[in-house]
Amino acid sequence: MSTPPELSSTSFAVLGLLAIRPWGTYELAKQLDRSLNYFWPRAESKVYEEPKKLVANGYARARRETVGRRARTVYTITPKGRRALATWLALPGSGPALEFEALLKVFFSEHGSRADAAANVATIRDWVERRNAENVGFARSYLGGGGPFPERLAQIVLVGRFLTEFTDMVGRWAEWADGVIADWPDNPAEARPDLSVLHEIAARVLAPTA
Amino acid sequence: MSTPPELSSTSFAVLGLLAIRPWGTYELAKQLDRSLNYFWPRAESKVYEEPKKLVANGYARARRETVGRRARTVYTITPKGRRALATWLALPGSGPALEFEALLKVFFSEHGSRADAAANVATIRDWVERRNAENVGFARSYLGGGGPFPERLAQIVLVGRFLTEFTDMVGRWAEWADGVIADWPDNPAEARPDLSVLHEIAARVLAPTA
DNA sequence: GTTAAGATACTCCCGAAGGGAGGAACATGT
DNA sequence: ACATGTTCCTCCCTTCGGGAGTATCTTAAC
Repeated sequence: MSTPPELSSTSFAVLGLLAIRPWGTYELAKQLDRSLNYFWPRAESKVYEEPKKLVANGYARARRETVGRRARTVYTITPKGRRALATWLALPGSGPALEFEALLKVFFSEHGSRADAAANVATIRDWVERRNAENVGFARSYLGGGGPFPERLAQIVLVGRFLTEFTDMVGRWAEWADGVIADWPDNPAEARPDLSVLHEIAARVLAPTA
Repeated sequence: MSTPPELSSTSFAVLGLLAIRPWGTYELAKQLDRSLNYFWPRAESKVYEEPKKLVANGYARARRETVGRRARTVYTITPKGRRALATWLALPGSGPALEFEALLKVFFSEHGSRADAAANVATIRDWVERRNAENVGFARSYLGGGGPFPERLAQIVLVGRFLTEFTDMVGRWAEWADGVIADWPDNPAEARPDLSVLHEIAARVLAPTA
């Protein structure tokens, strides 16, 4: 009681899934990988630790089942867990954080060849195509009635739109960057900047600071 | 020699800065925070460790200076370091990874109130405004000749455009989401999904898989 | 001239997270 | 009968985040 147990956002991500229905840990790990992974990526090993913390805090109960001689643990949310989830949902979440190694390489491309820079942009375009195919697959399976948790569709659509918009934006950028780099000299260190981009951004009128 | 020392992408991010000019560790930490932080965020404590690894691998040299009685270490890249950087730049980087707690809360908003969901979107809109002001400030200072490393402007513009496009996309999404959530009933669990979003995505024609 | 605030220049530490290896039981297809 | 794949985890090692702590130097205010 002296120091509060302090659950992480990852704990609440798992708790959010438990609020939908009870899950076995393995199922939970798969589901995390299929959905939350796109905007809250976590390692599989963590997913096996989190429910234990939830139980320790009284937010979930563990039920031990057996399939033949193999044990499995199914977790169920408690009323206290639902209250904790609601409390967490009412607190403001932090803004988007990006981690983008290919862009890091573009940033330092003056120390490599033009071909290296172009190859990194091509890698990004590949990523866009793969991700886009996944997005389209998701949308089609939901429209076909095949998606899990159709009762959650309003929330899923909100997040899904964010993710597709992100994919599209990366695609548009990569296409533009492709053209820009194609016009670079062989040595990217001698490339001339496209100042029109800066002018466009600089010309924006900012909202008065509150 | 048996096991290669294996430098991380963060090591190369620091090495990339050293390829521009020599830096003191404190300067390095500040610079990381001002630039790379937007697409390769790392804790300050790491920034103090990385240059030591670079020196251990012969990619940089450390020079000890004193300002009065206070010591500081200035790091300089070596020719071997430049070669290593070029090798790393030629390898494909990984695609964008997102971490977005506020979106996580929107995803689970059925377990809270509509006001909670709206508040999270408002938080996101605040983030967009703050980030946009930073973007505009950057562009203006570069156009005014005040930005650091004008010789790197071609690369900076490429990355800068990505970051502003990302900010804009988040802003457009948040505005849309704001309207959607405003139409929800008090209990988000009873909200009807906007199926037109799914139809639009599902209707896309996919490029044939290579 | 004194003093307080702020910038510089780090080190240390702990807990969270990443990520791969390993292993046992069950399910399937051939 | 055998092999492959899926379920269902545990263990461990390393990296990372992030705050606390320490000390020195600079600047501007009083």
